[in-house]
Amino acid sequence: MTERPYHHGDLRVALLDRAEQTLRESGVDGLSLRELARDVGVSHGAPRRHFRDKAALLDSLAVEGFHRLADTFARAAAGAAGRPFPVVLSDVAVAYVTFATENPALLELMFTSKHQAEASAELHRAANSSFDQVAGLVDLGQSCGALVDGEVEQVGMTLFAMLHGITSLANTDMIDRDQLPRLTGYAVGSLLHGLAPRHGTDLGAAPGLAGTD
Amino acid sequence: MTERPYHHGDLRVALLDRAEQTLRESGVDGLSLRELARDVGVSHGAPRRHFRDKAALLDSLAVEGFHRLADTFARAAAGAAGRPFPVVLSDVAVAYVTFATENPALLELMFTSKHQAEASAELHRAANSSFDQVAGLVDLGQSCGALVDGEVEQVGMTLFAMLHGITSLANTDMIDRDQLPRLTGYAVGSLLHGLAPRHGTDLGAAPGLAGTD
DNA sequence: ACCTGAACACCGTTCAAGT
DNA sequence: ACCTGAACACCGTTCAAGT
Repeated sequence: MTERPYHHGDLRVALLDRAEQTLRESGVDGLSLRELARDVGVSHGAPRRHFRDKAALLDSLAVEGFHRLADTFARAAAGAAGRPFPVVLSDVAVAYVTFATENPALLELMFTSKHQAEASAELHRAANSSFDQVAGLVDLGQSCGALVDGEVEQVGMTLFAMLHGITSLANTDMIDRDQLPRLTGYAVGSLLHGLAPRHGTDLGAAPGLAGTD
Repeated sequence: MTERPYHHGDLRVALLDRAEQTLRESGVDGLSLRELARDVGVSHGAPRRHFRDKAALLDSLAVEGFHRLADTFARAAAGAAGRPFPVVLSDVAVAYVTFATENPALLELMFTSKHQAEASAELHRAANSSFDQVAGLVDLGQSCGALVDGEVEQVGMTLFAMLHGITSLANTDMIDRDQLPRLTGYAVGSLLHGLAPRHGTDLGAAPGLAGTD
C-alpha cells in the first residue's frame, strides 16, 4: 500500500465496497461511476474491466444485498433456535425489519425492477437464497402447529410481502418509525394460530419487537 | 394551434403528461428533462419555470400517482357497494394490484425514499388520501364483523403493506405473475374472520376474487 | 490481463437576454 | 410572466494505447 502499482489488485471488490458505502451515505442518485473510480484511485475507464455497465455494478450490489439478507435471516433463526416458534418467527421478522430499515437504499436497489436481463439469473438465485430461509421457517412453524396452514411458498411469500411492505412504507416515511414494532408484531401475529390479530396483541411488546426503551 | 406561440399555454401539464408516458414506456431511467422539453417542443431551459428541479417533476408525478390511486380505490369500492364485505374488500385489493402491476415505474416513484423535503408535505397529503380510502374500508369491514379487530390504522396499514409487498415482488419478477391472484386472495383472506388462510381457498380464482357463497 | 486518457454524446442547472 | 440559448460542470461509454 506504499505506492499504488499499476494493477490495483482487487479493483472489483474495492469498487463494490466503496459503492456500498456511498449508497448508504448518499443513496442511488449519489452513485457515480466516475466518482467511484476517483475514490478508489483509479482512472474512470478502469471499472469497465469489472462491470460492463453502471447497471451491472448496481446489480452486483443487489446480489450482495440478498446474500447479506439471507445471512441475517440465518443468524436470527439460529439465535432463537429451540425457543417457542412465535419467538423465532418474531426474531426473524425483526431482523428483516432492522436490516431493511438500516439499509433503505440497498433495499430499493434489491427490489427495483430495472435489473438487466443478464444479471437477473444470478439475482434470482441470490433472492431465492433469502426466500428459502423464509420457507424453512414456515415449514418449521407449520410442523409444530404454530403457523397457519397453506402451501409453504404461499405462506412464506405472504410473510415476506408483509414485512417488505411495512418496511417500504416506513422507509418512505409513510408510517411512523415508532409504529414499526407494533405493525410488525401485528403482521406476524396474523399468521400464527390462536394469535388472530387484535388490538393489544402482546407480540409487539415481546423481546426483540419491543426494543424501544 | 396552427403555429406555436411563444407561450406554450400549459407547459406544466404538457410536461407532466409526456413524462408519465415516458415513465410507462422507459422507466425512470429513461426520463430526461431535456428530452422531455424537446418532445413538448420547448427549449431545455423552459421547464425550469414550472419545476425547479428534475426531482420536483418526479415528485409531482408521484403526487399525481397517489391521486389516481385514491380514485381507483374509490371507484372499486363504489362499484361493489352493497355487496358482501369480502367481495368489496377483494375488489379493492384487485384494483390495487392491477394498478400497481400496470404502472410499475410510477409505483416505484411513489414509494421511493428520495423525495424532496419540500414536496413531502404535498406528497404526504396525497398519500393520505389513498390511506384514508383503505381506512374507510377497514372501518366498514369491522362494523359488519367481517374484518378482523384492531385499530383501524393498524389493520389498514397491514392490508396496504401486504398488497404493496406482493405487487412489489411481482414487479421485480420475484413471484410469478400468475400467482398474483392466489397470493392476493390469500392475503385478503388472512384479515377476514372465518376465512383463515388455508390451501385451496377459492378466493383467487373467482371474478374479482369472489367465492363468497 | 489490466489500466489510462482522450473523445463523444448526453445530462441537469444556471442565467442573462429576449418576447 | 414566460421562454430562449449559451455556458458550465458533470456524466456514462467507448477504445486505442500503454504497462
